Amino acid sequence: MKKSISQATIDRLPLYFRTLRLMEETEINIISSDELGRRLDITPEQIRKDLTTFGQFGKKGIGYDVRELKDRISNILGLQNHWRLAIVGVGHLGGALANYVNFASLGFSVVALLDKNPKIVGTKVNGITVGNISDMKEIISDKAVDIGIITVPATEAQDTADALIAANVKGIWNFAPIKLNVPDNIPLVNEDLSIGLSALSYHMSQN
Amino acid sequence: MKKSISQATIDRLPLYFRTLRLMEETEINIISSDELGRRLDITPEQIRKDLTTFGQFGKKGIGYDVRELKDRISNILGLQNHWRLAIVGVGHLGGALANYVNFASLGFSVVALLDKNPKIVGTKVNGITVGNISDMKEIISDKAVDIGIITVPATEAQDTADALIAANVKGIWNFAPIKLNVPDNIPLVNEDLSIGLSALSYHMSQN
DNA sequence: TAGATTGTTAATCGATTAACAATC
DNA sequence: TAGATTGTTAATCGATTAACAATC
Repeated sequence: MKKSISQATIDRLPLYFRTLRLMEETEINIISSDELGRRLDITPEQIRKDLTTFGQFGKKGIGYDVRELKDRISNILGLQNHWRLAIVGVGHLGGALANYVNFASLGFSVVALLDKNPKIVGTKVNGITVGNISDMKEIISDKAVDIGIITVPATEAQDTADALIAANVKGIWNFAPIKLNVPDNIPLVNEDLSIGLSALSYHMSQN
Repeated sequence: MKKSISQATIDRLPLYFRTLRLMEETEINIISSDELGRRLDITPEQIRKDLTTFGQFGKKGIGYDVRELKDRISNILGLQNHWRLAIVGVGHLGGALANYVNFASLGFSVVALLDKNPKIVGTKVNGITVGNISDMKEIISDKAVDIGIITVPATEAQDTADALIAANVKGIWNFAPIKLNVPDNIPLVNEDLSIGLSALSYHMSQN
């Protein structure tokens, strides 16, 4: 069995990717773990350790080729798959995500929007017509959706997850503040905004 | 020196809080670490360990009083401070956060919105008139803002953070995908959506 | 009392940091 | 060559899990 890679490492890769892309734009060609670490407040040892989990990308005495490393990380993260997203729940947050420009620059595209509210179904958000949740299976299939984004109220989140899985999405990004039960083979990432805000409150209270 | 409490523990407290509040609503009065763990997919040992970091809240052989534990966690997280929030950058995401109902239920209130775009300044979002960023210092002071939420583009995020700190906010919640430099005494929480989505892409690619 | 469940210490596991040989 | 910097092994640190005495 292949040794599993820590979530901490995986979560740092997007930071490396982001920084490398910025460097590429400013025409920096070579970067050392030291300089990359300085920019991100991560130790160079940590960066080298993270990278060698996936291979040997650097040159001793020189550093890393910015473009090459960026492309390698992009591939490790699977960004070259150009995953297709469906947003379920076109409220304020869902609508904001439908307009979120950074997705495209990471290779994701929002291809479907779904809601159950008849006042929202049929309207256009960022050029996409909102479909009815009751037509989910057909829409997910027609639009070849890979990832379902859940931005419905917590009370409806589990049903939404079940429906998305029945419609054959390959992964779920959940913004509802509730623990979802999904099969082991469906990757699930929770984006619970109340955790970050509560942690901030905690640290502010310590001062 | 007091032994510092791990971020992992702090990040689990909001989950406990959320679940306890749900239980309180359904009139469950007593909960064991076993049952709480079952609902959240966290081991009961982990929960007991987390809680005893802050005190002894349970009764041996019985469990925890739901309401009492909920209130204790609320206090540990500092939610009783009823922090006042200002959102800087009223684009899609900032606007969505201005309308985010879950803040209120955690004791936070959005009291100010700021933007630099003259087309947005002066408009009302969720009943709050958007102020001009150039008046930040005065607005933050007048509205007694505690927390600055950064939803401006990455290129403007550091300047925004500097201005918020100069205006005496006590903490920063940053949604811009960039590493911010802030003084040690200003708690900063980053909410980088591209990390979660990239991690999801990674796990989907492994299948 | 017997059964249940906490609080806490000890053991394990995993992640980060330090050190350094290899080498460009 | 000398200086710089990677890749990797060893040491340390910290978090989770296991075990169990205390006690309701």
